[in-house]
Amino acid sequence: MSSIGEQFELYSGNTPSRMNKNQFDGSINWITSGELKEHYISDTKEKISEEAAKNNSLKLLPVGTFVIAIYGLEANGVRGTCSITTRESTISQACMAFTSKMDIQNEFLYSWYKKHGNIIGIKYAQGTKQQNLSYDIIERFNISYPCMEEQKKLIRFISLIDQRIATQNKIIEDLKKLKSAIIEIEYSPKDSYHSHIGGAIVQISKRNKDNHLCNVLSVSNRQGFIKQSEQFEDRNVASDDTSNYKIVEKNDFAYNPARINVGSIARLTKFETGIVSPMYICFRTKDCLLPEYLELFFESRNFFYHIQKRLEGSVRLCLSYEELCNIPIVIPSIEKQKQVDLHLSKLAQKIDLEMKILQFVQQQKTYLLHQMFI
DNA sequence: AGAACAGATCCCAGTGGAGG
DNA sequence: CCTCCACTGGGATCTGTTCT
Repeated sequence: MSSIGEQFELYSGNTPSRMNKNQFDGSINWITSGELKEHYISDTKEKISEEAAKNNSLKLLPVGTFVIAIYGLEANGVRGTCSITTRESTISQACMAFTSKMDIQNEFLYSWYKKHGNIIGIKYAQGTKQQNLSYDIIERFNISYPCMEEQKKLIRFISLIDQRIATQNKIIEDLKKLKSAIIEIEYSPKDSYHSHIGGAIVQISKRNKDNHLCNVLSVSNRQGFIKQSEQFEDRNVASDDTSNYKIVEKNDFAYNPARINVGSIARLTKFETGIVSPMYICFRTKDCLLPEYLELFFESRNFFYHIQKRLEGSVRLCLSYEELCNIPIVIPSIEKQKQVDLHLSKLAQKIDLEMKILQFVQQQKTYLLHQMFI
């Protein structure tokens, strides 16, 4: 165990006067505390001139310097934030930079601070309103650390997990690209099977006459059909009398004609039945068209192109049922539709699975940080 | 200087009434 | 029964002010 002051050179920066505008007209990185969000920081929002650095005796910190935020630590998003530089930089007075003098690597300190920074901000920062840390406070902290060899292993291990997380993100991104590419191919206009949506769907407007259903649903742009009670928690937006609400069943579609966008036509899958506000346009497919197949069509660029064309020029972005019916669609045989759906739903399942793996790896990293640093 | 704070404004997902 | 239109509460975001 050793103290921070013994192990590290501490340094806090400065802000060149903004009265002199050309001090901020330069190419030297100048880090403010708000930019310390990611593990590594390479570029800064503001840059200063060489003259400004000289006038304010701002040190140019080398690559690999560990920097933390020391002002305004009463805020959740500021407390515990830190980064490591990947380019030479100067810093403002709201930042504190650490340079190793002896036995502790900056990357090791980074992981140590990731674990303890939050508590340090709460327990040790001073000030009545704005909670700040200072040189005197920071230099007295004790840090437990293993030998250099072991530090390197720990750092290597954590960076492997970070790489794994980055790879996982890439896998998910690629699978999503693949899915939309397949949709583009399957749903692009073809000379054969020329048909219109109107020929394969029927509008439904059965009402909740005697108020016997109470599963009030909304159609959200992002999440599709959702329970209204969950969306608005303690607020009841539905009218007291829902007898005019439309009844929808599983596999029915609904959309708000005034809020048309890609993904805003939803298919009911989570519930067997429910009711929606009378302003929604609801419809279901005829036997010749699979609901799953139509749902994927609504994700295609081809469909997007058609609604854009219909919305062009009008002040209100409104898609009536008639206009929807006029949109051309390729409708192959039911067998072929089933194939397309099977293919794409397998892919969707795969994406779900990869997302779960990502979550798991992230949890693993949090857990390890907690276990490894004293 | 820059964070918190406060107020203004926009956006979203709705309501309800008028009128065709 | 459908469309249009004015309106709404709450959250997100933008903008200007206050505070340390």
